Amino acid sequence: MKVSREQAAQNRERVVQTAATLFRERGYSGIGVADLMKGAGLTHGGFYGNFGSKEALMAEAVTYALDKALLKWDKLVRTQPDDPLEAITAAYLSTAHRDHPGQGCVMAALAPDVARLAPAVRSAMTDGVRQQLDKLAALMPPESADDKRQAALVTYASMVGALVLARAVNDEALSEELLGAVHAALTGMA
Amino acid sequence: MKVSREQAAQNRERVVQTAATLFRERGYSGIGVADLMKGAGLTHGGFYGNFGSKEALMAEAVTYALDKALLKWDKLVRTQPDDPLEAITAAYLSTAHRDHPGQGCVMAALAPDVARLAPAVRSAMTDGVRQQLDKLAALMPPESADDKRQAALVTYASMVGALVLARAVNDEALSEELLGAVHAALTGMA
DNA sequence: ATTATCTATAGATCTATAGATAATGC
DNA sequence: ATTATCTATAGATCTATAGATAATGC
Repeated sequence: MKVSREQAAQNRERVVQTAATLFRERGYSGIGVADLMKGAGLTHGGFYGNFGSKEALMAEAVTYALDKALLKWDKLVRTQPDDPLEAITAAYLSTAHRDHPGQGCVMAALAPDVARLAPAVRSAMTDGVRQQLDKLAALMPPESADDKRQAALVTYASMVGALVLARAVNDEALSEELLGAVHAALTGMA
Repeated sequence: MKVSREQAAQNRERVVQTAATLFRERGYSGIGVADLMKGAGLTHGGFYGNFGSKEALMAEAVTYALDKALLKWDKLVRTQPDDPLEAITAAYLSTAHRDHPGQGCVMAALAPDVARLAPAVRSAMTDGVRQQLDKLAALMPPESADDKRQAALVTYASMVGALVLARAVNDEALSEELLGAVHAALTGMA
């Protein structure tokens, strides 16, 4: 039953990783502690030895997913160095991203849930928003340096809004229209 | 125990109205049938005489809230006929709206939940998105008529995204920065 | 000896249903 | 007689805890 200290650390990491996926797929209240542990190949009894509460796990899962997202953005930028902003917006506003919330943007999948949760979770989310805004601002065209921040805020909001709506809507054409319109608008900005 | 036919219809309406508020405040999985009925002053046993399921009530609540939102937009337009778009964006991106999700935009409060629910709910949401997009497009400056639709899509996405993020974030300054930046950008578009 | 994980369970809450009750509406 | 609402409950699931088990690490 007991495992090595190293194995235990891996198990804990796997719970966070599983939670990051399942929370995004089903929402905070849509998945229980027992199923989260099962998803990581463990029984639910061990949960409270590793996490203080379900909300504490949520905070870690949010941070985990945001860190991964930043790494992915860096990778996209390196892949398309001549137009890094286009690389990010194209990936973000793709149907592939829309159809795989479990691996996608935490804000688009969980922001309304986070808004109702405790400060620890909201702070994790706030840190992520700040980091992504900084990253976006750095990629903005340098014409009016003061407006980089402004441009990043508007870009980010429109990306998140388009994805959120594209997922909720029942009509494929309308869904793609939302993604495409924002993509075109952001491309036109540069 | 029994009430008049008219009273019963009023009770049913009150359940839908209560649900529209409580779902937006707590999320679809964050409030149960018993509490929804209690909120309308009834006991939970009577629920399934009026609604086929919790999801069926959600579909009606979404439609109810969207109809109310459209009426509110019309009112805002009449209040400020010289710049109707500004009237809508200012109200939508206000801290008052941010702080009262129970009476606010359904998309911003429930879109991720709706994305996970049955077609009936998603269709109700889709209809609402379509109607609000049409209303926005009609208010766009007439310079390039073909681009009204495009402008409406981008405007709507950025509004929803800004509100969603402003609510999730733990920092008042950042929250207002998000609302303000999008408001400024949309004002600048005209 | 320590401890990571397990089984088992408490106590609350969830959706949904069954059947009783009592006022309406024919 | 019909029916809107009530009480009561089934059966599942939820978060959290207690104590047993068995392998690790001193």
